[in-house]
Amino acid sequence: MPDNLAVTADETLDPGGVLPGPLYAEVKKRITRSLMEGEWPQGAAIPTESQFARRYAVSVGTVRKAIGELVAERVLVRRRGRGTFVASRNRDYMLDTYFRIVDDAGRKEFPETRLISFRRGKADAVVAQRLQLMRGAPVYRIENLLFLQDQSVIFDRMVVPQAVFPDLREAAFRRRGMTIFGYYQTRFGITVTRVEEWVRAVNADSKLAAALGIAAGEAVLAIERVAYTYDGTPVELRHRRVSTRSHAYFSVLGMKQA
Amino acid sequence: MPDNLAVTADETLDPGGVLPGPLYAEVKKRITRSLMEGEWPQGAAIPTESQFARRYAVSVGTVRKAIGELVAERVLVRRRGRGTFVASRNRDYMLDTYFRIVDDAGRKEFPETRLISFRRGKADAVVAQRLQLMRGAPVYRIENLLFLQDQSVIFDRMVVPQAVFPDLREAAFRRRGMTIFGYYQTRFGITVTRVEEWVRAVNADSKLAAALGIAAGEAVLAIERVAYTYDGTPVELRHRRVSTRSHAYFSVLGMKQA
DNA sequence: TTCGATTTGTTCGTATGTATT
DNA sequence: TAATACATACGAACAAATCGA
Repeated sequence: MPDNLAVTADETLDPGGVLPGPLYAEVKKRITRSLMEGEWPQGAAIPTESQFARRYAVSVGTVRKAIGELVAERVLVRRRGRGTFVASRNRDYMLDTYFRIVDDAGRKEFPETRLISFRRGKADAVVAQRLQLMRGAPVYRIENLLFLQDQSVIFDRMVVPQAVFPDLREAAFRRRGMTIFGYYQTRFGITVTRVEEWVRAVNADSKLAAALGIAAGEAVLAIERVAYTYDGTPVELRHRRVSTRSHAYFSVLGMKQA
Repeated sequence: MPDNLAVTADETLDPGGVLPGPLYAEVKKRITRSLMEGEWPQGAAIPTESQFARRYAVSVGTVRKAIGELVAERVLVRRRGRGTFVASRNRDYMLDTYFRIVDDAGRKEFPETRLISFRRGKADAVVAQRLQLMRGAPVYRIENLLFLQDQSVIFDRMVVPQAVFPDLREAAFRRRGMTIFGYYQTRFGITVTRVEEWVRAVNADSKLAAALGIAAGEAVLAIERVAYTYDGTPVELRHRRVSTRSHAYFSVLGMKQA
């Protein structure tokens, strides 16, 4: 292993220097920075704890504390006897983390997507505010219809900045063969780490009703959702409409388990 | 300090004996059990880490790991230089943890409650299933109207088992002067630790529309929510209707912070 | 199949720092 | 100031899982 290469630049942490916080926090920051710079790809092993300890000239326990927090944040995954890995944002993970629509029995299922429209546009006032852009900034506007159990349940209108996703193409987007967030990651190096959702109820207009196979005026969920990357930059705005005839938005509050 | 009293019964953990898991997990279980048995009241300090270490005959590090998990689960709170305390389920905590309705600016506010009705009843099929009761089991049915900024926004229909809350009285309930979950805690020793919510959209009927000051047929959120105690027993079922004319159900997915 | 090397997981003990009383 | 209590950091030893020779 080319461990020597990693230390050509001296990354030793100087305990004499003044640090803004504890040592392990600094180690965590450095590992995070390497993660964002793509030093290790998704799913790959990062250096061992003792390698990090040598690299930063700290004890293994300090490295463990730093890595432990990143594991708690689900950025890394530890496997005893094998190593520590960059958490792979796979389908199941995405479904688990960023998708809250379940059927009436509580089952969650991966939705099928049908692209309805894909075009360029400019940010209006609302979009600009939500995505922290200037009004009129170039964006892509994408409409998707999502199916669960061969039934159209969700209608999505997405807006993403062209600056964040340069040269996004309809054809490539259409046959991405993975989740949209996964595509952001592999094609643009954009990792979504956080999503905020505002859920409201609205009456379906006739166009939406037709798309979802319900009656006009029927109540549907209106979810406005903003996705952020690791450093807090908003990268996607999504207006989502959900028929809750046989599905629901499911959420757990408080402790995850006993 | 009567530390000697705490060791009259030998709680030493035998490292030679076979444990189902790591030592710190056993320590965590014992602390949790003491917590549930009310050995230390809400807000009170629990023994220091070194006292626990002596009590269970383990190292301080092992105690720290056990307590650390309980802190992560927000059961305990650590204060440097002072001690570790039983998390007090106060108003702010409850608002933070179990209330997801915000106004359109994203502000969260403590709701005012108006009791609409309070009566005894029996569990129907749905209630029995959700609360894991026998059909016909005695329950209390309570209706509440909740106000935000002097505006009626939420209509609640609650169902709780009489077996869990024996001799619950309308008058006492009405002038509880605290959150409902807080009342469960102080009056019945029932700590809610987890809530599951199913959010759907429905059209308001005329009675609900009148209560919330909206038009009949207008879309509102329909939240079905079950509250569980530490050991997973369901203790409350709540059917909630929310007007989203100027409010929303807000939720964050993924990482909490960078 | 066995064995050894590697890596994380657990536990211990100690020392020092920082906040509170 | 002194004592107390949690926070951080270090180092060491062994356990358990994994993988490849």
